[in-house]
Amino acid sequence: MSTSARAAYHHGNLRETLVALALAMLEQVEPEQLTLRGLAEEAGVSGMAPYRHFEDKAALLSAVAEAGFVELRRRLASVDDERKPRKALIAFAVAYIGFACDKPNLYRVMFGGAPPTPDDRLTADPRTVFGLFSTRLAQLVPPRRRAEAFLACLSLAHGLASLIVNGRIRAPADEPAKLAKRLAGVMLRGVLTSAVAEDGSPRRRRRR
Amino acid sequence: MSTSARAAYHHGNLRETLVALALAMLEQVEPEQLTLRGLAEEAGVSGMAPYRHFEDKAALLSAVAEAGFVELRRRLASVDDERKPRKALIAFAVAYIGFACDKPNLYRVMFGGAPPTPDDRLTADPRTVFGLFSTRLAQLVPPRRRAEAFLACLSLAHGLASLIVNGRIRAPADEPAKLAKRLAGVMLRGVLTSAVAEDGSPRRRRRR
DNA sequence: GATCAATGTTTACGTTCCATACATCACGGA
DNA sequence: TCCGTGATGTATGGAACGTAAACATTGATC
Repeated sequence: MSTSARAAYHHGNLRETLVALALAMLEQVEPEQLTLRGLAEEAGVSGMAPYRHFEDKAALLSAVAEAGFVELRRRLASVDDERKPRKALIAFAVAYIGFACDKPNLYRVMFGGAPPTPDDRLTADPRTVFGLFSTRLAQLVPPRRRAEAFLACLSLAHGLASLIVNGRIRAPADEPAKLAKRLAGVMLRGVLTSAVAEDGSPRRRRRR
Repeated sequence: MSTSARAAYHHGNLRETLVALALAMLEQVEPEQLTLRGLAEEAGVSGMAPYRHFEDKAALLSAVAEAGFVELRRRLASVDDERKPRKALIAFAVAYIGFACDKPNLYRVMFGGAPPTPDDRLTADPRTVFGLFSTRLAQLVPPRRRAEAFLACLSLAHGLASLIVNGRIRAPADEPAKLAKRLAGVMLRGVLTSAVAEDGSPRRRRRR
């Protein structure tokens, strides 16, 4: 109905359209009730058409997840302008939880199911979402502690997001940002104290 | 084929059998490919029989999840014998991650999907899994900080478990327990430092 | 022994994923 | 100019699944 499509038998670029439609639909429906047929119909195309572009449903969801990671990374990058790494990390946490709360269904697609490729796990590769994160952490934490600090922050962020998104804890009503900020603060104190104590027992407490 | 069943038209207690079968199957298959029909067949019963005991598939999964929480609580309770709360909390973390690693599919059933009842969220109620947790935390953390400490620990534990269970991080090869212990240590340092510093900035670091 | 509620069966329908065979278009070389 | 070739979308249909409705079977109770 638009510029290039005369009596378009061929859709143009169905692949991108399907991913975009899926992203749009996830604003309102849960991942489970996202169907290939539904997407195809929405795109004004036959029910089997998507299979020209995606091996199966999982492949489409995988592409959707990838788009989600791009968006998430964009959000994190946009708050990476703080000079102090500690503030940047807290801003990351707020943005991360904000993303999950804004797009809970997309977040579930991103972290549910099997990973896109078996060995494509989360890493500290700076090009990835978590690389941003990791780079900032490296400015605060000595090398020996980086791996554990990375995992701890990652787990906290994902855990909180996941609990909220899956309705396991009451969404903090008005302010998930406030909650993210407080928990990130607690975590960072742990990470930094760990860096200071440098090893083993955290700091001789009391007695016994 | 056993004692009470002659030519059993009636199964006996199909409900429990179905839950037990689901638990057993989850040792090997993923939650998505768990079907009511499959369970019914496995129980030697017609495909519609489960509907006498469960409203729908979600209801059965909900019962399975409940059984999972009972088991998880049992595991946590069994390591609650440390005198020192700090050690108990670390033991909880290890047991928690151990459970998730032992039964990844069950863990996903427990925390995936929608919560059993809309307002049956995770709480610090001592009868629940997380109540054990919460009770120990209360021995270390002043009242004003308890809610945030609880959420922080919960998020960390669930986040780590979830990342491992969903294949997002390389299962720490041989020793998830070691990882759990280290991350729990980091978290507790944060929580305790928070309790000590009592507010705001953690502890003047270095400079700048 | 007859009645009844609980439990399991049968049949059937709609939805979904997907395999296969076919139609239509875009484009480049003879 | 015309045709072949590959990319893309369509049509048809099967299999698995969830679930609704009507029916059969059983054991307990009066």
